Amino acid sequence: MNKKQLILDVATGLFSQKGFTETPISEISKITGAAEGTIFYHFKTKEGLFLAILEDFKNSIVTEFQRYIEEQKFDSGIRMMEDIVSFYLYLSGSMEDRFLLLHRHYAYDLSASNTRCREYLEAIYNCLIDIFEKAITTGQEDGSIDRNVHPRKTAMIIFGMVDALVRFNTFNLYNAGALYDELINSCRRILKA
Amino acid sequence: MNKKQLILDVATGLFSQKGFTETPISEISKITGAAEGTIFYHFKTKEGLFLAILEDFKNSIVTEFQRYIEEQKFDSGIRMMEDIVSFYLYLSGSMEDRFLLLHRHYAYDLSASNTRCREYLEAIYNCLIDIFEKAITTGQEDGSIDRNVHPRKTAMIIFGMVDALVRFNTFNLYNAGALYDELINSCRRILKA
DNA sequence: ATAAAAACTGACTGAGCGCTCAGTTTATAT
DNA sequence: ATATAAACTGAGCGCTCAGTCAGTTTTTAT
Repeated sequence: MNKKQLILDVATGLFSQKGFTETPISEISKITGAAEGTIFYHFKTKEGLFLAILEDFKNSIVTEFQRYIEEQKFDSGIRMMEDIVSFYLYLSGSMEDRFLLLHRHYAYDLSASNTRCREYLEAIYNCLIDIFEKAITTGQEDGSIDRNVHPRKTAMIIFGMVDALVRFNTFNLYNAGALYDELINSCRRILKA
Repeated sequence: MNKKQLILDVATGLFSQKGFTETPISEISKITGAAEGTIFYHFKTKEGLFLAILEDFKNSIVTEFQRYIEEQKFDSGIRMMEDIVSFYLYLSGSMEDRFLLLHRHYAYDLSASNTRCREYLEAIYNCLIDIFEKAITTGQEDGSIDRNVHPRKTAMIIFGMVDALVRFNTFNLYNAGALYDELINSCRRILKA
């Protein structure tokens, strides 16, 4: 059993559920069974621990989407978009706490003063939006998506729309699952040739 | 000069910009010139101060939108929707820090254990989504909006889409102003009869 | 002018925090 | 078996924080 990894996993859960500032190292120590000193031995500072988590998440996101794109076969750009929306919703469920972490403000506040943090965030968002954009350009080539929409900008709009649903869910304000059909429908309408 | 109001204003700015936990009472005290004891005299606890801010925000939002709806004249449901989207973007600019506060997680975390907090949040979101929904039903009556879209659900989708733009802005990830045209366009496409 | 109430003050408290470090245990190499 | 390095420990340090309280100043009412 790798103690460093255990600390990372537990910290991910706590930072996501309670927030970074609201999670004391002592709690991570208690749950993992590792002494507080051990946590600082592996990750220098609390901020360093956070960055390690964010780096892991960035790598996971990039890897997951690359594999998905390589394995999947799409018969049209519009179908690709629908599949990617579904995959994003699926991922946000299977990596729920890390998406929650991404939706909290700490990372953005930190990125103002920490270059590494900013790089990770940009890598994550670029990866996500690139894929939405790729679906649009593909669709514009095969004729399944309107050529008048701006690929990058519309990719951002749709990404924002999908991500808002994920946020609704984590905020427990609404059951976003009930909005799935409406989401796909809106997507089609925005893009249809 | 009302010291209680001054404390409220300064705290709003600090909680928005830095976050609730990251803002010590001592800083509010220093900036306002009020002693720390004075802050606790007016607002019992730090959490109480936060709730007072949220209550004010709820009242502002409700008042602003009511006045807007009453004063404005719309020649169709679809135009009403476009106007409301614009107004929402305008409001999020003129009440920037309070929208930032709404986008931070503290309020949602607190609402899990504090009924008043939860009520304020629900009031805010219901107010916002109700107005988007009203535009849709109006449009469906006058024929400017497709009758097949589900009013409430689509209102939530569009609200999420618009709010995502505001979030892009505050996160400084992208200049959301450049997305305005694309946003209105997407809106029209989702709703067009 | 006087009394009562409301507003305000800041030194103080006790708890909790991130982090250090001198020392111990465990793993690895020869 | 021995030496070296890596992993781990937890008591303790210095500091910050939310909240208190006994006392002072200001406002309001009569």
